[in-house]
Amino acid sequence: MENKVRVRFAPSPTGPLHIGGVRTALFNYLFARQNGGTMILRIEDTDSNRFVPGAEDYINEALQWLGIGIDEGVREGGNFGPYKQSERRDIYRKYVKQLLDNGKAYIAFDTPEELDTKRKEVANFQYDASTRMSMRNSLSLPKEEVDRLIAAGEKYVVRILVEPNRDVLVNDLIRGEVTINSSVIDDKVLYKSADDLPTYHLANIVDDHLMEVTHVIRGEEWLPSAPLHVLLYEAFGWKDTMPQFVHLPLLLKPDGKGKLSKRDGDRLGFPVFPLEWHDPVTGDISSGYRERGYLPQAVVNFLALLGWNPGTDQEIFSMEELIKAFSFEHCSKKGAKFDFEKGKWFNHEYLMNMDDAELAEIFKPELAKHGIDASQFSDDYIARAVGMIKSRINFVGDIWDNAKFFFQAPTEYAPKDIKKRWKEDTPETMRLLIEVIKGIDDMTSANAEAIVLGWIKDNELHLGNVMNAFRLTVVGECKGPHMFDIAELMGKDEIIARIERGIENIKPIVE
RNA sequence: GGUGGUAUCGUCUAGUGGCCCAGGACGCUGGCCUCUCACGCCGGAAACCGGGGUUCGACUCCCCGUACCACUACCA
Repeated sequence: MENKVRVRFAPSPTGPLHIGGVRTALFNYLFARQNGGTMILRIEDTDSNRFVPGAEDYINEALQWLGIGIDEGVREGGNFGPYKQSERRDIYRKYVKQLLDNGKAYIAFDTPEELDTKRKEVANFQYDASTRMSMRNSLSLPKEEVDRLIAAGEKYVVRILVEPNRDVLVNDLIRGEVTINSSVIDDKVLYKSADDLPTYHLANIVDDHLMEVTHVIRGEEWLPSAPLHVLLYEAFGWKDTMPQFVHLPLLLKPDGKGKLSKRDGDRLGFPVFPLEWHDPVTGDISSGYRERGYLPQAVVNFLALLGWNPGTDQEIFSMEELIKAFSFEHCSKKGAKFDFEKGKWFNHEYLMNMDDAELAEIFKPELAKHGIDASQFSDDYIARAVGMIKSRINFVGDIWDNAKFFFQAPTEYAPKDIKKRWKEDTPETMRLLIEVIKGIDDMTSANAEAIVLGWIKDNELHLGNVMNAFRLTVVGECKGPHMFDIAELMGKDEIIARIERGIENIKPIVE
């Protein structure tokens, strides 16, 4: 099909995929799916110095966890491969030669050291039309000298030849037209001598062209180099098939200024990576959303609303709904400060709306972590237990703290609650309560409640004191679900046993 | 320093000249519900960066200023 949407997410395997990168991937994915297009995952490993083992696997695993599907890529294959730039050397060489032959680029012999000193000597030094003739390159040097240097094995780079004083127009789908004068664009290195690979700029344009990418959706940090990319499309004669540009606003630090970085997560106590990452070099461990107990749907939903809005009051979106509702018109131009509190709320919402049985399955490993053999309890028991506490948690990891009493009798009782609810005469009341409960045949919540509350009323006891003392013996503290729902689930024998233990172990606190 | 981008409650944002003495959500907060903690429900505080224009009328358009962000590598 002609004009079929093709987008790519093109991360560098230089470490764990950053949450901002995840957002970029997500928007690419949403746009692709919405238009029945293709989502490409291209690995941009043209910086051999920064390559990190494991990073590529991490990217794949993270996207998979989040449900961001890839149609073409290193793993998925496709008709436009290879999808890893380090495997495309020959392709890039061919196109660099084309540029050189057309006079759109030239070779330069200046070493990194020479450039460094130049930058120190000259304020605002820029390798461009105004300076290139004073540098060592194929434009400034006689041809014989150039040939001699090459023959002598001198290292050189290829630079784009930027014509000065021309307005370069970039059309961006969320920012409109951006114009930049070519005089402020430098003769960027297209091909590096250091590792015999192209730079991002060249590889990016060649690959997007060859892979027939229709929309380049990337972070705002690329906006300044977009004009250079336009110039490159022109130099290759590909202007008419140039993709649409879309520069997404950045994810910023929650406090202070600047874009969200790895350090912010450590500093503020929240993950900036989707998955936990073990750095192979330093051995450092960075926390991930998955390991923190986030649901992938919640992370996706939260990220989608950072920099995009539906134009309505709806906030909870499934992936399918996002695909339907997404649009660049409703993308913000402004960087979004990362609000971890809102992220927690999203997770809370998803947890609360999750099916009890499904949540129970996620919770089972947590039980094991705390030394509980889940097989002692029926699936139904665990499901009903988590169902009762899910409205009061934000993370899967919070379930244990709130639900442990369902799986083990309390060994400690909250002093604050003892002080308030456990008086000298409480043990006697509890003994009477045991007798009342023993007499109940049907422990169904409503029935048991009617009987116990009736007994409290008939004997003119204090409802709050009795119920909270009761709760203290069963739960260990004065919080949690409805008492008679707990009683129904745990059963008469267990409840009575716990009250007895409470009578035995809880001593009034007097000051 | 240069270039580009951006500018509405603390935060994410709605708003595309009159519907806005600015709406929603998170967070904060008062109350209700209630055996407790949550959930839920009802309420509250909280914003159009500043200055000039344009216009009958500007949060919305233009200019200037300011602030913030990004880029300014043989990194992506």
